Amino acid sequence: MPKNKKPAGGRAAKNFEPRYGAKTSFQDRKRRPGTDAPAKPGSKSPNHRGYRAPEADAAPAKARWTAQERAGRDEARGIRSQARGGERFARPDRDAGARGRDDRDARSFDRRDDRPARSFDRSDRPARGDRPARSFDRRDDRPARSFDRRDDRPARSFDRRDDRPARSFDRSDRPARDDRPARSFDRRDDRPARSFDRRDDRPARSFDRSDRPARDDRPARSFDRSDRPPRDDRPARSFDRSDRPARDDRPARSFDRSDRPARDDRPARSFDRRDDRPARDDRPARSFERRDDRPRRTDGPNRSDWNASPARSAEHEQRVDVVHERLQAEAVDAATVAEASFADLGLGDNIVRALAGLGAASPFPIQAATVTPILEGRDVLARGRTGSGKTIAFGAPMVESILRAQAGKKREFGRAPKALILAPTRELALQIDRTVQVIARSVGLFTTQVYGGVPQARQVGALKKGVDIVIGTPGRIEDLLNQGKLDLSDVQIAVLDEADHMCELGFLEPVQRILRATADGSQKLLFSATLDREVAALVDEFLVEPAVYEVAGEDQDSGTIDHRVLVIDHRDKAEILGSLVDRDGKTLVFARTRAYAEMLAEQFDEAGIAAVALHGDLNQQKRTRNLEKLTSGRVNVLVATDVAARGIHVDDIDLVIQADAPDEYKTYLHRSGRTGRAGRRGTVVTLITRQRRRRMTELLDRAEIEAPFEETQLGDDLLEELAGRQLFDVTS
DNA sequence: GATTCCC
Repeated sequence: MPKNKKPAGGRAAKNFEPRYGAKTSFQDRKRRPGTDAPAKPGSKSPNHRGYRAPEADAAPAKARWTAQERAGRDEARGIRSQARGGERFARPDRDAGARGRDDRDARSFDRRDDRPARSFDRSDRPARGDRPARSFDRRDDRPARSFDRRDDRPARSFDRRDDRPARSFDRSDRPARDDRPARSFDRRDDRPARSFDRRDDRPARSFDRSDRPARDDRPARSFDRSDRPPRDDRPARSFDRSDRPARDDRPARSFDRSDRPARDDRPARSFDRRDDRPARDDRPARSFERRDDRPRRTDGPNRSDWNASPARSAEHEQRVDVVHERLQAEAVDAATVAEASFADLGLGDNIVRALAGLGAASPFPIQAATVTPILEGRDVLARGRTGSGKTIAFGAPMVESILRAQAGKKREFGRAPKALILAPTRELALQIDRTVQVIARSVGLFTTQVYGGVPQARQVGALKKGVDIVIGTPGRIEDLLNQGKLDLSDVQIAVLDEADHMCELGFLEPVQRILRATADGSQKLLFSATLDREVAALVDEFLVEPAVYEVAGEDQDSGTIDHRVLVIDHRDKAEILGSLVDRDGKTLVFARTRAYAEMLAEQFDEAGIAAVALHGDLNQQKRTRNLEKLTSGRVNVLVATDVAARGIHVDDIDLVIQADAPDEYKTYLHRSGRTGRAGRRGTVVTLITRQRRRRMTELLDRAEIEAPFEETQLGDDLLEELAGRQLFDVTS
């Protein structure tokens, strides 16, 4: 049932190894790659008709692969190489490391010459099994503008060959080329090195600030997202910190939680804890009469179904409503806290200095709001998009709390972690660690990453030595937990980043099991840009009278993001995409499936536009490396699945293209939130076909985004404008 | 049906 129960290895094999991995020798008998041996007819058994004694030079049945071929096959796992079929094992043009650039260059030049204008035409290539058969059919009669352009762009792809290590034997020989060793993750032992972690790519909050929305112009928002548009997710609106106000006029924390029972006094929460809590209904309206003036989910027509799945039992609906109401009651705006420094909020000097080093000189609203309650030990629900300072909002007070709890005690070797941070993707876990590790190290605490796709050894080694904060993804964490290599029983603070996503099918149960493994009564912090009632399941079980905060956003329209929807003919899609990505700024392209993401990256690359892919069928090294390539600017185009939709933090992406429209408004918001940062202009272009107009309109309504729909043909100036204009906007 | 998430 859960999506996470896919058969092991299923996906890689299914999608990307049809030719080499999935076939049996029978299937492949016609002509093996790398071999000229004809198909072998007849029986191998002397007892059967047609038996033919093996000829001396016939390939032995078993020795199907030479070592070299095997290497090639491994390489094929890297996906891109495999489309070429038997002709070669590794495509030289993508695997420069092994073959040398000359070969590759020559090849690409050839291609330009003999391929008239079919820049994105893959029709001449053997179809890959894994690719959706897309019609590139009519490419030939097209103008292919990309082709023209290629001339003046000396193939940027060449440049980037250098930094691609031989992609084949991925991990072993991977010459630490990028200077960033993949090991980054394992690296815990030598710890301090937070390796690539904090790299400057997090210049940090500089941009963050930009996304900080103004807050009080809005009515206190209910926690329930259903009746309101998730705006925080949008970037940008920001530079207006100016209108950020007003925090003063708010009864700053009037809802002073101080009168609430300190955490310790609270009944131990185990699962029964729910029982000791006052039932929602009979709880006294807490100071927040606010509750009443706020729109209730159920008030508005068409609102109640925002996040609801179409069919929900009345029972469930009821439950959700209750939860919702409760959350609403405690919702306060982040701006309740008047301007205060991090030190004022209770953070120690070392941490304050570390924050300054990260570019966080003074708290952003979400931080100003959440630091104090977190230090008080309260459970917190907070909505604030990545980049609004969320990571520091939970990271800094978490470190401070651990420090206080350990005051006077010596850090023991082999100590169990005191805090846990869960993220939905490995990349996000890495990114969080880049920030949290800096803060933790400033006071002598250690963090370690625990996520899949890399060998366990280093992670386990680090845990054995003893760490204070574990940051990771659910799968590996649960795995180590089950193996007895990770002890969460001493975890006093657990954070769920992208909490709503972590409550989706496939994530929820592992997350619940992990949280149950933390200390009884441990503090829970749920953060997300689109926090909604989807977290109800966790709130019910694990949170006690949570404080709810959010960073109010401006209207969707007021941001620095220009949203455009291009209504296109499906047959033009490949070329339109090609012409859109043929530009100078950083471009992030979202595709619905891994195979399509891979295919698009390859297509762009072959058209002379250096591009890499990011999706779950790549090994972790490639994932990390490809993302880093975009961050560092070695490549300007990244084609990703929704693995990159949330949390990925590259500050200067100025164009987000949705090659496939998202199905959910939340996805739209998260994807588009990858651009428009740092006060820059950003554009989000979504390609749809005519049939999808209605669905798209509805989705944009839910997201409260206004975007013109424009019928677009292949040679339209609009495409030039969308691709080219970015350049001027950014540089101006 | 797709996307994350242990080997």
